[in-house]
This record gives sequence, structure tokens and C-alpha cells, in this order.
Amino acid sequence: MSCSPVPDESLGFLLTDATRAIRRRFEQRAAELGLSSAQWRVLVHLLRRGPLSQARLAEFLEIEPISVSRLVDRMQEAGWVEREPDPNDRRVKRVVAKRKAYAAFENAKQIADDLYEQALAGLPPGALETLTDALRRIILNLSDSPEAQDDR
Amino acid sequence: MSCSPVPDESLGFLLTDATRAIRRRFEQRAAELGLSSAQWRVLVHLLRRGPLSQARLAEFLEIEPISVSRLVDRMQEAGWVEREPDPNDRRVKRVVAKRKAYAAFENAKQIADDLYEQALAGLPPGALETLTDALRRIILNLSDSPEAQDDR
DNA sequence: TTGATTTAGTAAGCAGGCTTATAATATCTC
DNA sequence: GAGATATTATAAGCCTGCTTACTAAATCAA
Repeated sequence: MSCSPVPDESLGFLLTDATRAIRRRFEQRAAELGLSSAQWRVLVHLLRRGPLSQARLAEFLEIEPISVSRLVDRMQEAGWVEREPDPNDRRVKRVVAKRKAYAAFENAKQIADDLYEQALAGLPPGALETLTDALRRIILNLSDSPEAQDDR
Repeated sequence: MSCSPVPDESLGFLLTDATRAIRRRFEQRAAELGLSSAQWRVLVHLLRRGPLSQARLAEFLEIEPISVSRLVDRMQEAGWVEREPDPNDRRVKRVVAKRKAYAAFENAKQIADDLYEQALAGLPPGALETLTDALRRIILNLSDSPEAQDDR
């Protein structure tokens, strides 16, 4: 049976590979910190925005609340964060970064910065901005929020 | 404690989000086929290259052999592929696409094509090529193979 | 105020990555 | 040939996503 030509390096596959490569490298280098890339992302949001409910965290991370719940479980166990009750809403648990998170921040940020530099080596200047613009556009085009659609 | 500025839309996070968005959309639309994006990728390689050992498949997919093993388990159970012994090497199991895989191919390819068109809407012509060039470069820059390194 | 609806968090269980470890088989070297 | 080394596949067990389903609490509506 004939197959229409599918480049085996389609956009989706390349994105998948690039994302996996970055995740792998980050986790290799952050292994001594004991910080996964998913956990690093949580810390970035908490340190920049302060304590957040899990629901808000889920929005920022663009993952489901249940995924946040278990991610926070492990991060709490590892001493990165703590859950504390919200004084105004007894359903809510505010996630708060602990001292260990602040202490590791600069170190992890350096790992990320070095990684991006290595990843982009050999690309023309301005490639990063072109790339991030395209990625933002793709994310917007595929998002569920209706206000994001059809603005050409 | 002060934090150096970390854009919460760094390259790594944007790549992660774009990849997840594409995966989610693909799987929503391919749900009736019962084909996940990881499984679709396996089929693309098998239909283009013919039967492959799991080790070769792992190389093409850029994942670990154990991940292939379990992916193929599920695909075999679902009737997409079969394992058959290699006549020349009794360690090897050749993975062969079944009729069901050929039958679903055009349908899945159409889903992928439509998805890429939607993802790239509003980007300038040539953006796809710029994007895939950058992604290929990133993958190369972060790969483990030494011959890929340091060619600037 | 009470009853329905929405929201926040989690349990259970699955897919698809990973590391580490093991068995079976090939291959290389002496 | 025999022994050391490589390779192929897989088991066990972890992390991070997901869907579905549940409880508790807040909010809306009558």
C-alpha cells in the first residue's frame, strides 16, 4: 500500500525531540540539586509571584490540577515547598516556597541559562526571538480559550 | 530574597507548552482511531522504512529501548503491529505494521497536516522552515553523539 | 434559608518517558 | 574453542502527564 510522503522530521516530532533533549540535559545537570525540570518550573512561578493556590499554579503551568497536586506532593516531601491553608477560603491550599528553594534558585537558573546558550549555538543572532515568537503563536493557536482564536 | 529575572516564558517552557498543546490536539482528534501521538510516530517509521528491530526503532524515535518495548506491547495489544523473530539473530524481535496501521495512515496524516496548518496560522511564510531549522540545530547541539558537537 | 451549581483539591488508574538491573544471544579476542 | 565483552529485549519501579470520579466548601438563585 502506498504512503503519502510524511517527512519523519515533521514539526511535531522535532518539537518533541527538542523538548526531550532540553529536559534530559537540564535534569542531568540539576541532578545534584535533586530538581526535575517540572519542579524547577514550579519554583520559577512561586519565586516570581509569591504563594499561589494549586488552581492558579495549574493555570500558569498549563497542566491539570491533579498533576499539580502530585507534583506538589513530591516537592513538599523533598522540602522545596509547603502547603498552607488559605485564611479566606478553606478549600484552598496555598503553596509556599521554602528556604531551600531560594537557596537553589541561582544555581538552577545558571544551569538553564548555560543550557539555552548551548542549545542555540551556531544559530544566527535574533534566532531566539524568532523562535519564541513562533512558539508563542503556536501555543495561542492551539489553546482552548476562544478569545485567542481567529485573530489571524 | 532577590531573584534575578527569569522570564517565565523561557525557551524551555515555551517548547514544553507547544509540544504539549500539539500532543493534546492530536490525541483529541485521533481519539476515534485510538492512536496516541507516540504510537503515530512509531507507525510513521514502520510504514516508511519497513519492519524494524526494537533497537533501531529506539534510535529513530530517540527514546530508550525499554520505552519502545512497552510502547510496542500496547500497540501489539491494540492490533497495530506484531513482533516477529529475526531469522538471523535470535535476540532480535522485528516489529511489523499490520493491515490496521496501513488502513489508518491517511486519516492520521490528515489530522497531523490540519493540525500543523492551524498551529502556524498567522505566522509569516517561511516561518515553518526557520522554525524546523532552529529545532534541528537545537537537537543537534544537545545530542550525546560527539561528532555532532563543536562544529559551531 | 435552602437547594443547586461551581470550584478546589485529591484518589485511582492509565500512557509514556526514565534509570538500573538481568537473561539470552552474538561477537570479539586469545 | 573458550572466555570476555557487546547487544537485544525486558522487568521493576520512579516521575509527570492524562481522564474520570469523588468530597468539601463557596457561591448563586429562588
